Amino acid sequence: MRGGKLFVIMPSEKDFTFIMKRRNGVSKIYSCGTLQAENVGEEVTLRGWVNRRRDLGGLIFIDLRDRSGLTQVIFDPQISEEGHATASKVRSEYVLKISGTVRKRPEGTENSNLATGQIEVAVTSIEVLNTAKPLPFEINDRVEVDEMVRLKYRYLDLRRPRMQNNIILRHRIVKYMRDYLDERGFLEIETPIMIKSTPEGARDYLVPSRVHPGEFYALPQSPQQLKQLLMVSGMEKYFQVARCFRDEDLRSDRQPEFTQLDIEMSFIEQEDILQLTEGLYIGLVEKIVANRKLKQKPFPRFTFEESMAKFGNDKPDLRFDLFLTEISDLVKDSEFKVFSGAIAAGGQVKGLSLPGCANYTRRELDGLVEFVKQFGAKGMAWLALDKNERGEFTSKSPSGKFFTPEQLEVIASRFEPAAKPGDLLVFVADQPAVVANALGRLRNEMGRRLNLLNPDELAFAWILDFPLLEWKPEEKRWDAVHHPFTAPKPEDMHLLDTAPGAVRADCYDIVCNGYEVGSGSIRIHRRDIQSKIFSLLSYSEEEAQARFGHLLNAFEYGAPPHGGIAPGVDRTVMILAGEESIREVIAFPKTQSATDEMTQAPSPVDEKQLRELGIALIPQNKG
RNA sequence: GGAGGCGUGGUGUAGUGGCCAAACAUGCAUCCCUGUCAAGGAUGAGACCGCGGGUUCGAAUCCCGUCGCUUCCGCCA
Repeated sequence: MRGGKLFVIMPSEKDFTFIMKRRNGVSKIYSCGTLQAENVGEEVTLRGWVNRRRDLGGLIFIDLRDRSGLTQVIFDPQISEEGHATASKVRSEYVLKISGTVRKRPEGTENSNLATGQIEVAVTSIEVLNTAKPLPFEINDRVEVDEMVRLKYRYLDLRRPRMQNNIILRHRIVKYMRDYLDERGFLEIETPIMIKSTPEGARDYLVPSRVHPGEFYALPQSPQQLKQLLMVSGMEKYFQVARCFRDEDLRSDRQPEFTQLDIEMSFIEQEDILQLTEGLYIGLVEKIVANRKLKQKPFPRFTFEESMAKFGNDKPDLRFDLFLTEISDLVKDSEFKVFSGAIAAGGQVKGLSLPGCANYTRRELDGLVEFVKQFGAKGMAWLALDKNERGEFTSKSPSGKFFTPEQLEVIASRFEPAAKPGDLLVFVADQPAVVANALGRLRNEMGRRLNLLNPDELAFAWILDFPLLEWKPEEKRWDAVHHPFTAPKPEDMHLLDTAPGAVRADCYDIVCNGYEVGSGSIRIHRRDIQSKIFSLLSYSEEEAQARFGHLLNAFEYGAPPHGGIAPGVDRTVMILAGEESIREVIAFPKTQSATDEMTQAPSPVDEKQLRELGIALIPQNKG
């Protein structure tokens, strides 16, 4: 899915008409995409870039481009000898100011591909505002240019229609978010970018202090603690389009700095946040992107457990019906030791039914086995379903001989929808976490490969009831699944001492098309409970005080119950734009190695700067 | 930290051991052209095939290393 054609931005007059009010001598100044048949006869001025020049010798056409679109302007020596002479020297991406008369195009030369295709401007005067060297790549969406070249010349890349659309869409989305929350009584409040480092989770970006040599600020991984403190401040409803920084390795949907719509509310319950957020996303889709369709509203809800069981992960792609199906009970006594052995060892057997894949070649099957092995599965069993003359289920596969036709039929009917001859059943037998990961990945892969997912569809859902804590075997301690300020479910509170791993959190993720779009939780607002969680996370009272003292102290002065959510702005725009990388919706993104090709950041600094900061560099081995 | 893919005129690709002193498209330059709109026609310039080493009589092509971009794993409260 390439190019900016997947979404249609609902038109907003405001974007382009403001400029029309200005006058330039006798002629009105227009944007290039706005002139219509009704303007015929008007004296107008246009400014823009030369998108394309077509020099017919005696007659020159130029498509003049600005943000709003294209207008064909024509240079006729009979109208202006001088203008025609100048136009013959003009090249691609020169910046021009032209004045002339809007006229209807001659019969048969209209261009229906152009919004302004009914008219053209006959130029009486031209001014070259700036020239341009030949460009490193063409300003259009027809070719896929190398990522490094695009990023080095990002200011040119951003001239391409696809990128202009993406940036405009991003603006509209963020504007809608701000308006939506403003209408509901939220205050946009800025929080500091230089804060105290409280390393927990991701690595911090550090900023050295000159005034306090040897000490550092950190850039916020998110404004989490600050927004909670704003709740203690009585702000009640807060939001911020907040930049967040995490020094971790990049992915197509992860940049070292990214933007969240950070939201926090007091005196609310989980349901309030879900309703608020769901309303926001339904509005975004229905009001901003015309040709994307919501698969389902209200959004379906799954518990974490259900999602893991059915989809093998906590961010399911719900655009296609392919479900992980457990058959442990059917095969626990099987002769097939791969199955019965795994169950005896405390594991399980689950499978997927791949429609119409029974004719996969050995080579294709080996490919699937290799695929699941990447994700920890020891192997993959398969049953290629067929029917014999008597109408009985058969399966041509090594493991098929362990199952009678009746058993095959029972297994096949366990799937939803029931597997039929011609389908390929694939199974992984292992510990539940391994089974979920391997089959969950395979599910997504096959959804793509079998063309089961509609790119225009948006399948949002809520994932609820995450566990509060997970056991870190290497560190021999419990760790917060979401973050350490997440409230345990009141009904599970009694398990904190006896079975911490069974405690569920008041925590929720909004997901769409296989991406985690946002996550949030009801927070702890009582000092005693927060201390208890810190101690479960193996922080001493002193450590907790040193790191989070500001929050713990604040909780002693009348902290209201509160909670919030933080949808990812970049991912939201990416999904609504139909793009596959957030780099396509960020004006100046970084490469996978976190460099900026345009400015060459990061870069060495002067010795003097380092000395002022009291920093000495340790020589690196490499290079 | 690890695995895969890619790297050939400005851009996008072809070429996978000799036919390559590298082809095609586009862009660029010069010329012709008054209804084009991814204009058309003619002519021309432009790449030592990411970089370094090796194998070979011979390397864009095979091998090793390295760098860059990218996808993924680890990591991402």
